[in-house]
Amino acid sequence: MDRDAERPRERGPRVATSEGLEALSGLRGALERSSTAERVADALRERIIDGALAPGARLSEEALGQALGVSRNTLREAFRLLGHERLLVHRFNRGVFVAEPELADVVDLYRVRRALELDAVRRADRSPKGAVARVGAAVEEGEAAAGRGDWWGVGTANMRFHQALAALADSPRTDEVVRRLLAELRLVFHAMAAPRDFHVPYVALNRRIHRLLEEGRLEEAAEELSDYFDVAERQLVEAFSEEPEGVGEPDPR
Amino acid sequence: MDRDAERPRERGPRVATSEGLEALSGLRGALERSSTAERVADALRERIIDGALAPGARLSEEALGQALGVSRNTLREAFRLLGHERLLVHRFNRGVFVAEPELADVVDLYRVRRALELDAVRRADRSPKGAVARVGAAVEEGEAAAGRGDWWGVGTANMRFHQALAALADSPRTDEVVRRLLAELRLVFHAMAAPRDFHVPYVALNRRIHRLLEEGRLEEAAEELSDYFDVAERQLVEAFSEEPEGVGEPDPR
DNA sequence: GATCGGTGAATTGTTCAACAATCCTCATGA
DNA sequence: TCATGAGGATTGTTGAACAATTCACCGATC
Repeated sequence: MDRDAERPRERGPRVATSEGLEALSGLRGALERSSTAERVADALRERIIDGALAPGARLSEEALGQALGVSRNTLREAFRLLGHERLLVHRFNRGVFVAEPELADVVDLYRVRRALELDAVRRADRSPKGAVARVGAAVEEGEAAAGRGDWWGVGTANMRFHQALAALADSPRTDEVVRRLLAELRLVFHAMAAPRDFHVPYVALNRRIHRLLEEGRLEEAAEELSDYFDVAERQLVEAFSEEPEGVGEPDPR
Repeated sequence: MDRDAERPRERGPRVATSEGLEALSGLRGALERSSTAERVADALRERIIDGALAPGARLSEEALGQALGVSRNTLREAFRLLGHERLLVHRFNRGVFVAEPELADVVDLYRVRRALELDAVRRADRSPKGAVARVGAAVEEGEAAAGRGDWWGVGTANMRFHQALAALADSPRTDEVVRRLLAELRLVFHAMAAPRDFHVPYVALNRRIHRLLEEGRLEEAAEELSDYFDVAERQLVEAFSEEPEGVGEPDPR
């Protein structure tokens, strides 16, 4: 075989990059054409996260492919994308299903989040500029949503809050891992009874943590966050224990 | 407390599950036939990790597919799999390449590892039985490899050591994340000059950490590990900085 | 009546061939 | 030297096909 594979040619054509052009680099993401598989994955992710596709539901390749107007092969690529995010589980020869987090998953989710987010908060003094401000923005978003009684919006803002906390670590990999954990957590919320009462109380807590961050009292912020996790996890575990879960899942056949 | 393990709906046939059957559940993984894509991914992963496929190498769909005797579609599935592990990078309309970690990746890698592994060590008192022993096994494996001058084996044992440390957290997600980080780190080693001198000194350090773990002196173990990270990271960063290897690395667009 | 076993439809796993879209190389011309 | 196309090579995506597997249904048996 080709052991010694060809490396991409170095020293490519070096275009005259005036510094002004650098400003455009931000647009790159927008211009970047995405593959159909990715767009399909985006669409499905949305449906899963907002609950249109319930946990445990099976996603038929043929039916979905026809509905979305893509081929089975492309759809499979999208499935794999979401499988990696743990939103779908792929069972060999059996198909893909929307993931059904169980109690053990909830506990595990919080274990990893605790490690990563606490570490991020503790090193917030070395965070890039604007990172703490973004935490504040998420707090305000949550307060606004709570003000107009939009509890789903509160949940979304809450996610953004924690994503912003993770971003304090200034680490792309931390960002990615936490994003995945939070998406999974959304799935957990669908399995519990009263998401309204779950999200809302944390608005005030978020505000407190942000204030501590702004004042540079990182250790206190970390402790506050740790308590936060304790409470939230316990609440989720309770909700999961009493909940008989998955009642009346009609299998469409 | 044992929820439905894998079947979404199971109402009717309740087999008399004697407790003895539970013991078999461990075998399930072994029986599970893997898809061709997964096997292809395994083969490629091996070649990447042991260096047969150098960082930056481009993997042609047609050529590789023919060489491995699988269709392009299946090969693409395997590419996706390895892309998620960050061993391959997929550039739209351009193909897949073996990842080329840069300095920033090294730093990021260590940042996440530090957070997760330190957290795991600190909660080692709540680890499942045998977890600390597995750390010890990795230490001995490293010592044996060092004894016979097998520095690549030392590197492998080192990976296993850190994987075992992460396992102290008793968290499947931590395991998975760390496994991915370590695989990526292997790639980094290929880009540096003298891996021999890099791995060997840590054998003694691993032994010290394991001893502290056994004695339950977790905080000291964590501190030792933290120093470990400091040294290793600095060494890697240096190796990356002086290394002329990456010169003329054209920024991928 | 419940369990076991087989039959057949439905679904997934995998391959193949084809075409469109895109990128890369290279020759050409100013 | 630099820009410009044209052509070839490679990837993105589709649709169809077939093998392999699962699942639901239906008797046969005790």
